[in-house]
Amino acid sequence: MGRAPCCDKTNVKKGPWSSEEDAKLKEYIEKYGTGGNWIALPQKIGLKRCGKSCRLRWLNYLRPNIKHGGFSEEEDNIICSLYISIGSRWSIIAAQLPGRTDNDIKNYWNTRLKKKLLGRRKQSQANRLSGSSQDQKESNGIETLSNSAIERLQLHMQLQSLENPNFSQYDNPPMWPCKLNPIQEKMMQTLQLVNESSNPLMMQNFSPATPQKVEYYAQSSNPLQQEYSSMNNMIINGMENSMGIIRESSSLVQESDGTIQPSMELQQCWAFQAEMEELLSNKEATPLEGQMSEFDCFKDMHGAKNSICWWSNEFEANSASSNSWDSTGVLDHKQTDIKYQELVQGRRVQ
DNA sequence: AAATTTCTCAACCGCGACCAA
DNA sequence: ATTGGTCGCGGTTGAGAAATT
Repeated sequence: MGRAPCCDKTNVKKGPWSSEEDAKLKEYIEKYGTGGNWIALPQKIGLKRCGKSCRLRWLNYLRPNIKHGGFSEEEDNIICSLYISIGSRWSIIAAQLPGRTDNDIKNYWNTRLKKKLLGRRKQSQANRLSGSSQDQKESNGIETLSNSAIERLQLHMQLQSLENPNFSQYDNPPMWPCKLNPIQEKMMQTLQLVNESSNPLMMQNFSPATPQKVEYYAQSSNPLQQEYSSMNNMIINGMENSMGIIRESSSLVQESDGTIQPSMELQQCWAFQAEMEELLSNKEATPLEGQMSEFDCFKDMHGAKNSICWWSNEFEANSASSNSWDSTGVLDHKQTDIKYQELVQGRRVQ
């Protein structure tokens, strides 16, 4: 038994709205408001439309002061910055862009911005994987990283590499996603979204290997195992560093009874730290030689690995070890801003 | 000029959250 | 605590437009 429909599907019109329907809906809402009930609204007006459809039409199109198209560079920056920080939470992103709807921003991101920033992925990936076992990998059906997460990783890495193309991942501890550019920082402060948005994006999708496994792989002569090892370290460090944001920006909050309590963000931070410590201190999972040959854990990483391949290709031309997840130290904000602008404009920094 | 492919974006859909009874 | 109705969100679809062959 499925979910009950919100309206009589057989008796409602679907598809594009006519100007008459628009006029009816607009006139009514401007006069009387929505009445707090979208489902009942179409009947009151005499529209053969689903209440949801009316709501969508009003919010995305008829509502006053709605802007369509013509996104400015500043808006591009904000969207990109927030997407990297919080992912596809379009309503939150839209709230920062007056006159823009979540639907508009979502469409704009999916059809233009994303391509502008990640456009070369397909080609590079194809080059890298031609003749490989990609088909077999995909047939495993294991996709531990969401597309959103991968895109955010790619964007972040792209930015980081622009900032420091000669950086080597092996010599420096990764900062991602702790190190935000100034726009991101501003956004994060303004929105106070730290509690959720800067949670490590891979928490739900990635189970880190034990330190013993990571160490074992690091010593391995198998390049895949080495790669897995370094990726593990990067991701785990990224998770841990991301919690740094929460620590820095979280505060104690005063309850209604006057008592001071740690904020929700801080509590989440502590909980996550506890989880990480438990994972990282799991000594029982020390791998055996036989288990290593199976190398099953690498399957879990292939989504991330593939997404990173294209990226490293992009910058090999400029740097021998540019597939870094990191940047050095504290970045000069002005320089970061300029490079960020260039990135968003789709230009390569030489 | 026609056919085909790609792009855009309005609209739909399903699900989880929320709230009132 | 449960149930039913509604809201709001994010992913997806598909028709029309634009670009390419």
